[in-house]
Amino acid sequence: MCNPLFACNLRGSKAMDEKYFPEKIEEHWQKRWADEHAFEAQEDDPRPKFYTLEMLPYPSGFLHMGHVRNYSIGDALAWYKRLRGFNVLHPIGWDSFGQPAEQAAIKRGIQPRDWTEKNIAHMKGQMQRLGISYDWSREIAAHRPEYYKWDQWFFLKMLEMDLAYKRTSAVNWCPNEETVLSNEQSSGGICWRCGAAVTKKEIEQWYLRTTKYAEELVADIKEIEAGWPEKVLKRQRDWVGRREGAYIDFKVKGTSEKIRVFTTRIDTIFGATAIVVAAEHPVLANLLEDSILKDQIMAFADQVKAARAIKTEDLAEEEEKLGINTGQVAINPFNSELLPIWVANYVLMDYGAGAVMSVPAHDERDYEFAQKYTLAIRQVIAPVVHGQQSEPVDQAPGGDQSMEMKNAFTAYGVLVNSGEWSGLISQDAMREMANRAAEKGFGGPAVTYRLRDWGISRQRFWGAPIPVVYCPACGMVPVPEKDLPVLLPDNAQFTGTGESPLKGVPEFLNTTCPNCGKPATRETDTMDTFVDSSWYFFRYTDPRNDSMPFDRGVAAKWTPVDQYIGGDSHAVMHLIYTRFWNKVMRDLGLVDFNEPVKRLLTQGMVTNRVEGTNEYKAMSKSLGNGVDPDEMIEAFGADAARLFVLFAAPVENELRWSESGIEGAVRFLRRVWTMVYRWRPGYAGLRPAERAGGVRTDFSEAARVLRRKTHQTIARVTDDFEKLDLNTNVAALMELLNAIGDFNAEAANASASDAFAVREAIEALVVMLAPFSPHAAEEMWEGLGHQTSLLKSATWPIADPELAKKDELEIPVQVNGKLRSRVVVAPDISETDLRTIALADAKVQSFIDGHKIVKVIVVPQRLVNVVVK
RNA sequence: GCGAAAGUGGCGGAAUUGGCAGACGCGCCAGACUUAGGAUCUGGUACCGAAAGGUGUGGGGGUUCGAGUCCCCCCUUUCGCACCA
Repeated sequence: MCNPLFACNLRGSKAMDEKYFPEKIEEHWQKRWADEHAFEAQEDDPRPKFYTLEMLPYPSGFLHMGHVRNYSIGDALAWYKRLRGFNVLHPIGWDSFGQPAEQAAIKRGIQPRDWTEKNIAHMKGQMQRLGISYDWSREIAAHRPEYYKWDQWFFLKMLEMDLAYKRTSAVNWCPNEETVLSNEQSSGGICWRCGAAVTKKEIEQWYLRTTKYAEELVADIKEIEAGWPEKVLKRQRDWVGRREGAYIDFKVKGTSEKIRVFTTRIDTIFGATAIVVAAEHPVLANLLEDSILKDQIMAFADQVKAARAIKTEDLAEEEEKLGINTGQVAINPFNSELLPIWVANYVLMDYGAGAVMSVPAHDERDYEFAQKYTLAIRQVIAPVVHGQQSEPVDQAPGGDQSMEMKNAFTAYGVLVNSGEWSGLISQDAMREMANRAAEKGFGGPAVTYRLRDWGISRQRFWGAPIPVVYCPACGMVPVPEKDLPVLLPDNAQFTGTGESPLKGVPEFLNTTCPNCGKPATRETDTMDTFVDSSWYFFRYTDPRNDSMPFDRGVAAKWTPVDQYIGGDSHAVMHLIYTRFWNKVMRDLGLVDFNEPVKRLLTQGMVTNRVEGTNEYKAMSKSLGNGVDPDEMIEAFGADAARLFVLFAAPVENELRWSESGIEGAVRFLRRVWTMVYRWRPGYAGLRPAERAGGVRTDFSEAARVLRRKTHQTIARVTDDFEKLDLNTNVAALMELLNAIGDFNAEAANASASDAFAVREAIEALVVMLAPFSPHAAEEMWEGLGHQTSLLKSATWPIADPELAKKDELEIPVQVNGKLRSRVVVAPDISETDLRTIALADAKVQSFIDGHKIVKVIVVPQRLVNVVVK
């Protein structure tokens, strides 16, 4: 029967099901959230903003578990921040241009647009069944003209800023089908369709000058390093590859030619025994003009180039070093020594200056090369002997040490055999010698970067058309802004062979020159899809703007992104390009900060056991170890799937899929549900006066213990959310549930203070569960008698430190570092009292009996260690 | 080869950053309820030992009253880079 305190009038609360039926409540709340526009962000909301973002998915057609993990993390954060009173922007969209749509067109004759839209519709349904709290009113898709118009707009701006340009470069080419291949399509050096050997072909392509921002891309890392994983930043630093060194110009004897080399070790220049240039080096043609060796050397250079063309990215093992002496000699400007000029395959044209000074004594590659071609090896750096001044041993200049040196000595040291520079240490010599080169005009300090310009041309259909026109009279003419977007045609032929499908659509190809009005043809290259993903999260802030990519002021309210979440496979490309794009937008006056993303979280992979083995590998179709999110939702519910994914491992770790693990998550939700159900009449019946129970003083010991656990849990969960330690967070909620279960009271006859303690615990638990399992949390919140949904009537609970405080402490007592006993004391006990109590403990006594106490270490609130002899 | 990160029960993982190792969950064991249970509930579960006690965070050494945590050497795994002058 009803306890009179908790009158059975439920004050209008909806009857709660006795059992947890995920499919029923999930559908109900998904609809209700949509009807209430619960997750739509308004920029005039006065609360502080929080922008949480998950990486834009490619609409392959099916969500995989990696997505589920990604979105579950982001959604937990979004819910948490909302409940903490933030105005949260949590949008989603589609990276919907790209190769697979075109391959589907080739294989199955379906238009890329239809294939893509169908996939989006399906995946959107899956996301909604997961109940991710996206603001769907801001949804965007890269392949729609309203979006790619602005890709084109940015391209025109970059053209004006001289950040976009065209030059020839090599692409993977299938000679059989006469078509350009992507790296994936040419993997292993053979064409994915016909198996022909892939070659390289030089074609004209569009580039963006990322190198212009190389320095900033490194330097600005300091602005984000607090919020980005170090492993990502390291890869970005390596990608940009900033190196300090010097340029030196070597005159070619008997000509007016100079060969410029870059070196990071100018201190070794007296050890240079050759100049080595890349096969593509332009100086070669002039150098060999009158040489009898010309044909032979050019043949060698061609052979190197050809070998490089065949070499594909995934066969990047080191090749044998090959070279040929040109017969010409260069003059070392530091000592006027004559050095033979070689051509070799290990020198790359597109790094540094395309030529190096070969210092075999102090560079491993040069050493290997010199050994092979019996070039002189001369040591000019000696190790610094620790603790004593090392003696510069000068040997006769030109002395060859090929026999003595078994390895290159690549460390810094002290200069020997280096004329006036001998005796200096490397670091000083590098600086002073570079300055000398600058004074004398044959070089100077220099910085180079590994970063290259970003090639954005794709000879494909399914991308944003590059908005330029080629006119026989006016040349290359940008499409005027007012004529954007340059629309993709509705139909094209997809054969997978021959030229880009756009070339076969006359209505697209043929146009008039914006300049002179005469017939002209359009550029048929489309843009790399990394263009779309470089700025999409700005578009979310102002997704329907039709006069600008986004409004400066509106974007400024939301950006930069507070938390970005995605896989670390994007550590370099996407995340470098988007940083680059941000800097361009800054220079265009669209944003006023240097870095678009404050905090980055890289989630780990989701793996599953490969059937018949004990190995866990990333889920994939080919391995047959994939898990379908829809099946999971059907079997266990979205809430349990999400809860498990967040609980099973720290977000950065690999996540091993486990069917029994997700069953555990369902069990937990059921237990919470049952607990809420059991105490439901109590809550509903409590009068407002009793709800203000914080002032009550009549709590039993057990109730105080429960309240302590409640407030400790609130503090812990809140803290862990800031660190995104979601797995320990779920564990804390489980502990709280266990504590409620341990509390020995029945709803039907509990005292008011007991009921208060339980209600406090359950309400906190339900609210804190919302980020993990929002549907169940909403339903239980309602079941607790609340009239409106969580975001309208709940706030994140606040921990009361007084209530969280323990009223006694169990202090471990060690003897010689070994745990021997525990003593129970008041938390504010003095050090001396704690020491006395510990020493008086009977068990401790038995261990120190007969020994001499050497020392007693007392760590307040923590432990006592008695050291005896 | 170079660089980075990581090695804790049968498994995923905790450990307030130098202070009770193994939270929480999975699995397993026992019991209860049940015609039955792959449901639910209760209890147990690092290892050795009957117990007292001992051992234990990849291996070895060190610092410290005290080490999963700090230092040195080694082993293993994962990831990244791969002629970048």
